[in-house]
Parts: sequence; structure tokens; C-alpha cells
Amino acid sequence: MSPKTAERPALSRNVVADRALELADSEGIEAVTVRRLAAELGVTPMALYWHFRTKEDLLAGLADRVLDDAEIPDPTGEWQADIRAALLALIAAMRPHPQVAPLVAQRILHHPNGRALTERALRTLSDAGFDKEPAAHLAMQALRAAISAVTADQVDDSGMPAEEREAHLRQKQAMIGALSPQQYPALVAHAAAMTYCPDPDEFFQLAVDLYVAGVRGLAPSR
Amino acid sequence: MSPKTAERPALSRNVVADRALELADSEGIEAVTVRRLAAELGVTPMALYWHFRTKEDLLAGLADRVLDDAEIPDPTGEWQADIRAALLALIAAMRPHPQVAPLVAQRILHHPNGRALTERALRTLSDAGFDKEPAAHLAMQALRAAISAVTADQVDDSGMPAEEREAHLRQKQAMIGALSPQQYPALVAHAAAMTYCPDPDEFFQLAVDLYVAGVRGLAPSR
DNA sequence: ACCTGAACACCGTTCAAGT
DNA sequence: ACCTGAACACCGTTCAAGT
Repeated sequence: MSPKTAERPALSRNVVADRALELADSEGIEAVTVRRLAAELGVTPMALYWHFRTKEDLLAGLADRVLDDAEIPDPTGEWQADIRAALLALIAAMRPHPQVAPLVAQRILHHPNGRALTERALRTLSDAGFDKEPAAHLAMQALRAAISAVTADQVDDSGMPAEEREAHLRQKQAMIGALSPQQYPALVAHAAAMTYCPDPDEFFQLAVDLYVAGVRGLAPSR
Repeated sequence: MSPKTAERPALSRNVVADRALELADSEGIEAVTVRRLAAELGVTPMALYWHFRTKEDLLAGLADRVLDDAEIPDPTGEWQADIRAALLALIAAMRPHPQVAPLVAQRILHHPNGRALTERALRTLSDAGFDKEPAAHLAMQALRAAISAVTADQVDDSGMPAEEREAHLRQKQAMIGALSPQQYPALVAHAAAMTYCPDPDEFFQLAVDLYVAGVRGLAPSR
């Protein structure tokens, strides 16, 4: 309750990582600098180096924080349902933090939740009849599919102010609209759908459906 | 033939971008800095600003250079073959430059080859019976699938010296090997396949097969 | 154990100036 | 048209020092 504590609420790995996460969400991942973050926390840049070996370590901490929120679904025994549930769990965890999602790839096997989801995916793909190598590759593909879906949502729009985001959108639509309909008939016809996503949930469903349908199509057993 | 020309071979957008591309391939995208690149070209950092408005513009130039190499395949009329060919063309162009591949996403509609491939994908997906919105989303998914496949190949290994790359690999294998086989039986069993890819071509084939199988599984007509 | 202060080698970029 | 030079506001990080 002391004023000092109120302004500077006891640094720790998680406190720092959480503040960095907020910063990444609101202003983009490139706004997360050691010096900016330290200022945000009312502390010297060097203070952060007590809790993180390096900036790379700090960013890894952000990814870990995202994986902390991943809930491991119960297995049903039905492999299609299980792989779908694993993918959705990963997407749900990363969706609030699209700017950090790309960093999750490198941390997946270093985090208990990441390992649990990977274990689940591998087991499920084995059950589906895949050999070790395709199973491993398809499991990693699932992770990357989740990441690219999450980061594609706003594409490059996340982490920039709302007005700038809109200007960016309109510019993109104008650019497609200016294309020659003779040369790019399909592109012009799909201009709206290419630039604006009315329902993100539907978008993620499609991404998951695509992956599951692909795995089903490649599954050897059956 | 003058010695001056030999050392400083006439700057231009393409000359600068190509040197930057080499730098990204050999030392990683983060080695591409304005100052480093200028030094590499035997020129003042500010010289680059004559040819590029900003560093962002320079990086866009790299992505454009990658797309320059994309060959647009002839349509066959068979939509599965066509979508496969488009994906393979994109992968073939990006494979030599995994460090630059992520930048291609934002340039795809600004480059003639990117537009041609997108047009082809949209047309093909329309032929397959998809509505505008799913067709648009699936086309972008193809692009992202290509990018994540290309960048996954070496994962984080590309752009670092060969010895460090090997050390990194061995460390990763050891880390999985150290896991409890009771807790992570599938993970331990798949350790080799998760960390080492004996045949990249096979890997890319699987990625393409997965996408095509997924689209086939979701196609409404049929 | 936890944080500060000064210093170092880097960044991207502006602006005025040279040829 | 094309490039240089000096300057500015930023980076990440080391190292010694404080409490």
C-alpha cells in the first residue's frame, strides 16, 4: 500500500512479461524494446536484465506466457475430434496476442502445455495411421497453420492505431479496385473478401476445417 | 573497367536488393541493416535512401526480388493440378530465400507474378465450386502454407553458421531425449523426425499434398 | 538478491551540402 | 541525378557499483 509499491509493483519474470505482452498487443511487437519496457515499468533498462538473460529470452518469456493460457482438451478417442480440439486450443490461446504468435513456434517444446499439445497431436496422428515422419511433419504443420491463421486475421493490421488500420484497408481495396478487370477478373471479383473479414470465427473454422480435411485425405488407414 | 567502377558497380534498386538478398541468405534477415548493407556496397548509408524511401521499402524490394523468380505455370483446366502447380511455383521461388519468405505475404498483390498466382488460385477455387469468401480465404491460406513450409524447413536454423546450426540441432534432440517417456511417449518416439528432415523435397510435397487434400475435402461441388 | 549509472557499439533517419 | 557528412534519437548490452 506504500506509494512506492503502487508505482513500482515488485518486478518479476511474469510481471515484466505481462507488461510486455500488453505493449505488444497495443502497439505491436516492435514496440517491445528493453528501454521502452523499462520506462513503462518505471525502472532502469538494466533492471530487466536481472530477470531475463537477453532480449531474446524476454521474447521467449512472452511466448511462454501465451502458452500458459492454452487449455489441454480431454482426449475423446476419435482422432479427428482430437486433432481438431488440439488445434482449436492453440488458436484460442494465441488469438488475443497475434503479434506474439510467431514466437510461439520456437517455444512449443519448451513449455509444458506446448509439449502436451504436441504429444496429443503425435499420438492422434499415429492413431490415424501415419508413420513417424509424416506424423511429425503434420504435427508441426498444425502448429504453423494455427500461427498463420492467427497472424493472418489482422495480417499486418494488428498493433497499429485503429484509424491507420482503416486507412490501410481502404488503400488496399482501392489498389485491387484499380486493377484491370480484363487482366484480373477473379481478383477484382474477390476484392471485398480478400481485404475484409466480416466474421473471424468463421475464418478460423475454415482454417481448422482445411487442416483436418487435409489430414483425413492423407490418412493411410481407412 | 575503371578500378572505381569495379569496386562500386553503379547502385540501383535491383543491385542493392540483390546484395541485401545475399546478405539475408548468408547471415540472416536481421543482418540486413542499412549501415551494414551500405558498407557491403562500399557506399554511405545515406546513399541507399536515394533508391529506397525507407528500410521497410527496402525489405519490400527484397520480397519483390523473390517474386521476380516465380514462374507462372500454364493452366491445365484440372483444378487440383492447377492449384498444386501454383503452390509449387510459389514454394520454388521462396525456397532459396527462407529468410525473406515471410515478407512475401505483404507484397503478393503488389507484384505482377504475385497477382498472377493469386488470380490463378482464385479462379481455380471458383472452378472447384467455392463461394467468394471461402475462395479468398483458401487462396490466402495457400500463400501462408507456402511461406510456413519454406520457413519451417530450417525453422530457425537458416541464417546461422553451419556449426552453430548443428549444435542447435543436437541440443534440441538432447532436450527431447531428456523428456520422460512415460509422460511423453509419442514425443520421445518421434524425436528424430521432429528435429531432422532427411529429405526436404518430401517435406514440401507433404505440405502441398496436405493443402490440396484439404481443399478437395472441403470442395462443395462433387 | 535486486537495481542503478555510465559507457560502448550499434540502429534508422533528417537535413543541408556537395558534384 | 546521385551521393556525402554531420547530427539526432533511438537500440541492446557490458561492467562496475550501489543497497
